[in-house]
Amino acid sequence: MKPTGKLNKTARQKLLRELMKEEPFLTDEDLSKKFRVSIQTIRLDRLELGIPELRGRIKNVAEKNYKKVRSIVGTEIVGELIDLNLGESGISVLETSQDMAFSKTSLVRGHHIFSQAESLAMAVIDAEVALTGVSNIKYLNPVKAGDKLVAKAEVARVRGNNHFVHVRIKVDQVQVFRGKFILVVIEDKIESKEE
Amino acid sequence: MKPTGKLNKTARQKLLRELMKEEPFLTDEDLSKKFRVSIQTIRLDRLELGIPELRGRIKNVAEKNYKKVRSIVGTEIVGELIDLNLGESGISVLETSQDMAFSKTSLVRGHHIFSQAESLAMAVIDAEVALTGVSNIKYLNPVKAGDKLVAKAEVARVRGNNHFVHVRIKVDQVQVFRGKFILVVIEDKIESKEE
DNA sequence: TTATTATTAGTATCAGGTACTAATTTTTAG
DNA sequence: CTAAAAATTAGTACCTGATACTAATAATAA
Repeated sequence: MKPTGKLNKTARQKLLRELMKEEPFLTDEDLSKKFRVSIQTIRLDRLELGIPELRGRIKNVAEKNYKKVRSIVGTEIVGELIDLNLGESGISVLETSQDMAFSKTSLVRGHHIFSQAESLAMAVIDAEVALTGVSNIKYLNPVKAGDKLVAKAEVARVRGNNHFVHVRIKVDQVQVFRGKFILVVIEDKIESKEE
Repeated sequence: MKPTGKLNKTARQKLLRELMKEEPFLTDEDLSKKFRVSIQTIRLDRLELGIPELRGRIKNVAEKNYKKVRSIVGTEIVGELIDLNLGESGISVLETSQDMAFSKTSLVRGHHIFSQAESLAMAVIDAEVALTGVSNIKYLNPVKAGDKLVAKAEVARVRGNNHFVHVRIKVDQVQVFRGKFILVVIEDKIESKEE
């Protein structure tokens, strides 16, 4: 429930600013009802606080997350691939941010680090399709939100469909992660040979 | 570059439909220029194809990804926690989708499975803050996009700050993953004891 | 050539605003 | 208590990107 009594300008604007972050989809009319002031007041407030109009806010959310979702979930590789010798080695870089971390400690959640490592390992092996079979990993040091993770992968050995890849991740020359992956290359369907 | 010659209705509408998925931020005016037809034609097309207006499209993108980003990156646990005995065991469920998978094969990328397992392991141990130290994992069977992953975690042993947690993930009673995690509980700062 | 289909034109209306002017109310100071 | 300042409200014109609708014109098929 919203406060029933009217707020003064300062308090209202403070609340408004916060509200806009949590619920950016409210019209000026909604807001004017919520704060029990006129629409004009809301508009003055937004003007003073530099808060864009509803449509602008929606668009911001849309554009921001449009990219974000694509870069988190849609991508073939977590982080940015900056060097690649197919079948041999590769390097990727991942800029960590606060939302990859525990809010309490600002320490980056392990699975983000793992994801960078595994996806780099996959990228390095010279195969159309692969799956991870086994991996053996160790987090050596905590990673803080904001740290730049540099991952280096090396193909250690290939035996049949199994590719053994080692990945080391460093932050400022300090190793924070090491992992050994056994990647299994999937055979092309041997079913038939149409066309 | 867009096709220079005018298209017929069928072709134009087909392209329009595709374009709206890739670039949902175009106004009718933009589209009318792109297709070299009048605005009215574009509007008729949208009407026939059931494509909402620009603002609706932006809002869709915004709302969809708003939730998505929150559920991917902002969450403490990957998947949905459905049972928890703190310090003993826990169960989580993760509905996989196409965008967690390789587009070629529709096989879910390993790191999503890992993330579910690791975050469940973290949730299970009875500690304020923890980090993964070591893990040893094996993907036993490929997971297809759409599969529902059921993860069960059990605390196997506790030794000092080290918690040994085993996680098994199944799809329809078939095990697809197993992992052993050693989680390290972080001590509260022993620095001082201010109020 | 005449239907039929597709395209274009034009008007009224809407939501959710901006930008601006002006009046009214509330608060603060002297 | 009262004048000045600050805050709030009112009102108008205008904007964008539409919907909804009517009607005219162009292109294509029978």
